[in-house]
Amino acid sequence: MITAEQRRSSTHERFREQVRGDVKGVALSQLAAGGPQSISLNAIAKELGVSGPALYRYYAKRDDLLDDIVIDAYHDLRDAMDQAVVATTDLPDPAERMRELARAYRRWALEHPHRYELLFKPLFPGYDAHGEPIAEASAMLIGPALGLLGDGGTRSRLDARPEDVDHVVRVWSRLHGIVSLEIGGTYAAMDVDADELFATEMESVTARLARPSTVQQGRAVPSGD
Amino acid sequence: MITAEQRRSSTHERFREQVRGDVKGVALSQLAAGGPQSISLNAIAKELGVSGPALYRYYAKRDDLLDDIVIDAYHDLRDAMDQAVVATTDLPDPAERMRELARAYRRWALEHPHRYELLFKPLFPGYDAHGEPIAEASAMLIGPALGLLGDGGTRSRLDARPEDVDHVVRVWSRLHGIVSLEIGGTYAAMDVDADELFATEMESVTARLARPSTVQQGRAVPSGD
DNA sequence: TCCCATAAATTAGAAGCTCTAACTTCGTAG
DNA sequence: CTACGAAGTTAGAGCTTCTAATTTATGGGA
Repeated sequence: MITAEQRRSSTHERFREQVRGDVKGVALSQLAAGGPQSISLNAIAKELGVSGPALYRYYAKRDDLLDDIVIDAYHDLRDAMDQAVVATTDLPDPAERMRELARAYRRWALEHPHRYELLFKPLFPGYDAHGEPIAEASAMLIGPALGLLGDGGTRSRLDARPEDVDHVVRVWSRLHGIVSLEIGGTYAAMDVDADELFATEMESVTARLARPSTVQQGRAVPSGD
Repeated sequence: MITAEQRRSSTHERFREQVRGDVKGVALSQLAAGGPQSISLNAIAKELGVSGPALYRYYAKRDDLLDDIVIDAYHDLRDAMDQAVVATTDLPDPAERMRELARAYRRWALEHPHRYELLFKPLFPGYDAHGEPIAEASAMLIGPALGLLGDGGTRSRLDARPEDVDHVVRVWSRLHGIVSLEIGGTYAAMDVDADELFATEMESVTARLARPSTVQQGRAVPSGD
């Protein structure tokens, strides 16, 4: 008899996790090749050498696999942002740190365009319905930026200052608009220099970030940009 | 024998166009109900009382129907923007006209969220490949804004000033970022006032639009925001 | 070592989809 | 009135997701 206690974190569960990883690996290559439409459990099974419904032991529905891929993408982007945060701890200028964070965000999106687009899709069917996962995902993405604005750790990101949240959301909106159009090929089609547009826009949106030495706690100036 | 000459704009062709309209109507309701995934030629046929492959006389592939829907959406959004342009001819302030244009854009997107998202999708499979349709669509969407900045008709939108194109693309990027996140439910999930955020952002991005009386030809100041 | 419960994988198959092919129906031009 | 061409029909191939029943493999307890 194998108890649930033993199943968790045993070789069994590790094996299952490994299979799920393989499935997601093939799914990601399908995603990159032909978009989310072309992710097929059947084709993945054939690719992995197993046959058909075997994968339904690991994902009850195809959408569960897609959800897993979306969650992974969120964590991956978040990791890239966290790395940018720790890599810039020496920089004294919070505006420059914010810009570096934005660059990391854009870099990840351009490296994984299909996954980035997937991040803003799954709300399709009932786009006004499920607010909790969206709130969770949003909090995840603005977390690093809030950490940059906050007073260095004493304040949790969950109860950030409303003006900081507002400011970060504005930065994010602008960032997302640029990255989204860039991935879509709009800039390329119009001969717009995406690098330059991104640089000047991010300069503008972070310009008035007060330096910690000038203003207490390094908080942002709430109004304007 | 029916010549191609006669087929065009005869009752035949008009009937075909009417059927295509019915098909698209059902497709749009399916789109609103369950996203583009759930648009099915089979189900549409059943809904229209005809059976199965009959619709393949009107759309060779399912993707052709989707393309048609995307094109319609582009024209529809463009129409909404054009209406905003003509409705504000009396306003002397180009900044306020631009803001009204942005409001029309946002209004359309919020009224047709699924169609708006569809506008930025179809580039998925080979997102670096087909640049012509993207260029065409982009030119279509920034046309009204370029008309607002241009010297009142003597200059065609096709050879607009590079600084005007740059400025409009920046406005569009910001607009799209906000609208896209709003449709995705991000603002709602984070208790951010979308109306206010949109208003202040559009104020900021159009603030430095020179008035025609102050600067010749009402051109925009290229730098800054 | 043997047994047997449990997990994993298999095949069969239902229901749905896109899309092709062949056949029938019907309106209309000549 | 004929006969051509367009529109719609059924049949069916091939793909998909996902369920059900069955077999195979594995590993802990006696």
